[in-house]
Amino acid sequence: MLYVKNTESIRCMDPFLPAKRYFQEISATSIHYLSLDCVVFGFHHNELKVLLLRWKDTEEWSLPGGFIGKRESVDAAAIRVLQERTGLEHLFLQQFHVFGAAERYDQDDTWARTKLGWDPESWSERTISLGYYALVDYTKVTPMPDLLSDECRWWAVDQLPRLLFDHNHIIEVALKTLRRQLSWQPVGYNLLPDKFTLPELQRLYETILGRPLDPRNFHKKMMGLNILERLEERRRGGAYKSPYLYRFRPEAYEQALEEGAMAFG
Amino acid sequence: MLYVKNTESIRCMDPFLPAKRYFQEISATSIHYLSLDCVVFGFHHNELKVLLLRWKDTEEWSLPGGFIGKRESVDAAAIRVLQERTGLEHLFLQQFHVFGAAERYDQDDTWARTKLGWDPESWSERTISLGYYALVDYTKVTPMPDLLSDECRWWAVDQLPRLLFDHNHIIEVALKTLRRQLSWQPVGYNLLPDKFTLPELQRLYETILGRPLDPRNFHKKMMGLNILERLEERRRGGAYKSPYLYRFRPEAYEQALEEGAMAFG
DNA sequence: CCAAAAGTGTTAGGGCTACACCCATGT
DNA sequence: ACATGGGTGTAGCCCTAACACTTTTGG
Repeated sequence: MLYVKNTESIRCMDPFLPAKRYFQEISATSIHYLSLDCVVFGFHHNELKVLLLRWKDTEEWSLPGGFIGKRESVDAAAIRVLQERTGLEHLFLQQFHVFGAAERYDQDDTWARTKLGWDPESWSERTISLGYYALVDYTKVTPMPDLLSDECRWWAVDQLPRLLFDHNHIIEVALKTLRRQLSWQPVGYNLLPDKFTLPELQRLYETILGRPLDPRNFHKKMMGLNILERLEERRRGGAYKSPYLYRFRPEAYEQALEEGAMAFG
Repeated sequence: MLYVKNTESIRCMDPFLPAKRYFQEISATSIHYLSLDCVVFGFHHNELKVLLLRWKDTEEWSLPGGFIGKRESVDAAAIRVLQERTGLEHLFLQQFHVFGAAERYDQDDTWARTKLGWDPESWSERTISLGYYALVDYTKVTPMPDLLSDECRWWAVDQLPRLLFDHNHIIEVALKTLRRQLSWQPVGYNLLPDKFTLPELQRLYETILGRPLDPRNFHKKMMGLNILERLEERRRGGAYKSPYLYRFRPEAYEQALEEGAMAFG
């Protein structure tokens, strides 16, 4: 993290000192009232997952997030935050909503702030949050906790714990957005590894859409779009018949998205 | 406007005083770094239009906008701003993008700020803008300038002047969003008066999509959706054959949107 | 009576849906 | 051998796109 250089020396004294110190630093260097919350989607074992952080010395989970430097572009801030959490160089990032209700943090806020050592003196009373979602290749991510958290790990979207603040709601909105954008955003391209099988791609679509698709129709449709290249290689090692591996053809993929051709009725 | 009570007494002294005073007041009562910019779409004479403001004593035009009170919900601020500009009670409002590049205002900024009497002492160096678009019934709007502008009026989207800041770009993004959302947002419902003719609705779709539609297919499709009610009444007075008037059936309309049924290939 | 716009039906083709069986592989 | 998931073709239907003439009205 950019703003606090020496964590160890701080940590020994007051369990809340890192947080207090952190927010003081942020106040000085970042934009007030505004924060980023990032919903990082990954796909693994046929499940859609999101990255969550566990706050230091608690069992409380929340979305990875951060703040925007006073002279930093908003997108750059989101990229910076996610690079720190995931270790990825490039990532697909999309702003999807501004959460700006005045009462946004009022409800469980006193509770949360006390719990997390949030000092009202050093922080503003309300926060407007810019919601970003990211699509990442699960296999390439190294989840890393930040200064305020002990743990960073994946959770299946349909088995989330109760999160701090309105973060459950933020994830819901991100999911809805993802569903709607499936036909014109490079969802498959960013969520899957370079090589993948057709059933994996189908599972991905099914998971996001929340309903089963017919494998024959799926095959026909995907192949008809000419965006997939079938490799000689097959995925070995799993039990049963080994499926072919495929790879996206980036140019054709882009074009199909332009035309909105990847819609599923 | 909320922040300055007595404009007249201020205006006589320094041509830039109202602006300076305005920004000082805003600094005290509103959230720094953040602003709202609203693209208000209306439809009239078969043209899609947007509301623009002309800054006091200049020929410079920009989008209506405003700031968010420190304890005000973001949506509420946008509604407040647009009620002041349009006189409408209810309006359909949708946030569509955050414009947050650090260099957003850097280019023509010195120029613009000097021109508009923007005092760097009393205002922060950069602004992140929340983009909202609104869909309004042109016939019900009374355009009203704000404290900093002399004039508020409609401009056809395809004949816009060069606007201040990045407002031309903001309108472009709003239009793209509108196009994409045509199939699941109540666009026709909000842009047209209660009663309208089928050709008017078709013109609206054609304008937003930027291409002509076949009248027979349009008729068939709209009628097939069961969202329109044909009235006995016809529009008289125009030359030539008088068209029937129609009205939306709100429940059916909502449902068609849910199903994304209003897409045009 | 003429000019301009409104209103309307049919047909052909493509894409979507529904549906069932054999194949390959590891245990 | 068997259990499990992978891979594939066909037929009906609906939706879409293409296409032209008649009616109404005001001038």
